[in-house]
Amino acid sequence: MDSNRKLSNFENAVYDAVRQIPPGKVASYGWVVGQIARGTARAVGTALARNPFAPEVPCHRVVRKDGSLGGFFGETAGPQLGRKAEMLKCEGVPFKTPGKVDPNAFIG
DNA sequence: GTTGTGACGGGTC
DNA sequence: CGACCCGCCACAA
Repeated sequence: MDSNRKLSNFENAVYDAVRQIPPGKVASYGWVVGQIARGTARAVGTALARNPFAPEVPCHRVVRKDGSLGGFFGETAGPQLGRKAEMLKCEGVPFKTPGKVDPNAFIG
């Protein structure tokens, strides 16, 4: 735990909240903000983009409110996005359209 | 201490 | 629907 502690309290809170997301479901950045009740979706994105706890922290289960995947490992577009979609699909996340998850898969 | 950027969100056109 | 603008917080240089 104290191996690489260059992270701030905010980052730690984000990883902790994302880690609570159950498989087959997805949460929006705003949902995470509601769990930690700190910062904004923009800050959560910044934190997950540096997610050093992957894949321990299911950052791929965090998607945009629009249902779009958002990004993956700092890449807002590219083959990694397709990888993210495959993982979610494999976990049982319903997709409304390719590249977009069903709103029913959202928590909250 | 200041500036710029970013895996967002909501509102408006 | 899509495209555009503004506002939000956190982090790195």
